[in-house]
Amino acid sequence: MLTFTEENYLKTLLKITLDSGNAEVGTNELASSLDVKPATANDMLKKLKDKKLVDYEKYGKITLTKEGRKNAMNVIRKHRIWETFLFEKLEFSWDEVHEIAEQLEHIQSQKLIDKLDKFLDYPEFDPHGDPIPNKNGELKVQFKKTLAEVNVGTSCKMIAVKDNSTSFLQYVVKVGLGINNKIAVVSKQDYDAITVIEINGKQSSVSQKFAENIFVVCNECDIEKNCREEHWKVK
Amino acid sequence: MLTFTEENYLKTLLKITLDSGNAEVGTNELASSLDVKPATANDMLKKLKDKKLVDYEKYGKITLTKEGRKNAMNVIRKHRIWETFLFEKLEFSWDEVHEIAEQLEHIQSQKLIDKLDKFLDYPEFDPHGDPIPNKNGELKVQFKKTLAEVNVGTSCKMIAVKDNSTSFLQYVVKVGLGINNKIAVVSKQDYDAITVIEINGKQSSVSQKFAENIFVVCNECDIEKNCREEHWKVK
DNA sequence: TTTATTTATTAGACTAATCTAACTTTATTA
DNA sequence: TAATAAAGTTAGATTAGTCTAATAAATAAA
Repeated sequence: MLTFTEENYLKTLLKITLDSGNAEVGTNELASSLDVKPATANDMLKKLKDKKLVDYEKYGKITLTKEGRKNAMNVIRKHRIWETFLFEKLEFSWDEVHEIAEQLEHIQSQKLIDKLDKFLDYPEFDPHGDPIPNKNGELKVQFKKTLAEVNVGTSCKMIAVKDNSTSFLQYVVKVGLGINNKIAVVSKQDYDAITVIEINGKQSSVSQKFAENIFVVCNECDIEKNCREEHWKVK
Repeated sequence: MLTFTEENYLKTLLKITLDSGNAEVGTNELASSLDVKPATANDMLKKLKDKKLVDYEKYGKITLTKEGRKNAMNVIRKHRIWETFLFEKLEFSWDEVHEIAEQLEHIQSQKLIDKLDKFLDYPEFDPHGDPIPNKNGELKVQFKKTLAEVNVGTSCKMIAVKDNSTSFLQYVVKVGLGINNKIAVVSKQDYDAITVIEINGKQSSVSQKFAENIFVVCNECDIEKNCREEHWKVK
């Protein structure tokens, strides 16, 4: 049985690797992501290594073991199922669910999550558009790019957000954006990459940082990269 | 903000006083109820006293302050609302809900409990028949006695259980009992108080210990004690 | 009322998770 | 390649919550 804290370390390790596409994580990166000092993270890594949840050598990079990854994936699964419950059944807004799910994800009961999953009719995505891992810890990963990568003059569909913070999500709503909205990229400044987008006929200017935190799919890219039939893969 | 552990101490203090009707609690009693050693409970009592959550003098009895009671009542409220959710929406059996609610009761979010309460349509009782405190920490207390106190030859209605343990609840189900069932007390042994009861025409023999853990109301006693119109009071 | 028993408290130690400050290794760059 | 910067580690301290063993106070019994 893992502690609350151990679960958070494993979850964070997995999130970093999923978000960056990079399997290697460093102590400082992990520490800052968890909002602790590197010394603290270092101590915990030794403990997780003893428990065979991470592979780790002094001054080396950190990777999850199969067992560590399974545990981490389960925490993410619980987090996303709880977020879906809060959003769909209790009518929380999508910017409120993350914080509460950070607590609920640590409740220990496999049966609870199974029943909740059934109650929600086996959702595939959480309110932010992130896929929910299945019971075996497998994650469907949609072929996607960020809004910042979309060519001017083309359009795309928003499928998820990268940043789950309240302030970002509230800003997204203010711009008139939501999951499954069609976005046209009208123009982009060369100087600072400020981008003009159009949603439902309404134009807005968004920053580079903003655009990098919106995940989209666009037909052109899928065709180019021949991803039509294999839109999804299991990570 | 209280820790998980502090909340458990306060909740347990309140539960002991509510169950015994006695406002005074001792260190050993508290410790054994929490499954810790008296020395541990003693340390925590000093801390709770510093935080003005309990009134306590060396070698004296322990009572909750107004603030301590408010917090304790809130934990009980959350516990019972979560139990109701698990039972009514997720179809857990009544002997499974307690253990999971022990974890869920510590989730920190007032808004979550308010929304859950609304989602359940403001329930008044949990699956074990215990009343759910309101937002102000007020508890409706039903006039009740235990099955052990019911006179032979009379009948009563089960309204709640005292012991919430899985083993007891499973035994209750086995006997054919449930909330709101009518129970006729057929006979009682003088020697060991073994009692024969009848539920829906089926007779069973139950022990003194069993009978002491079933809460009932019976019309005779209410009339005698003149409790007809004041069936409920706020504790 | 003195003794025995129960109840409560203190002192000292342990574990988990964190910190600061000093030090070591690895990576970068001039 | 040698100096500098960045990343990672260690040692020692702290807090919360727990324990055991010894001691003290209150209560019950002889």
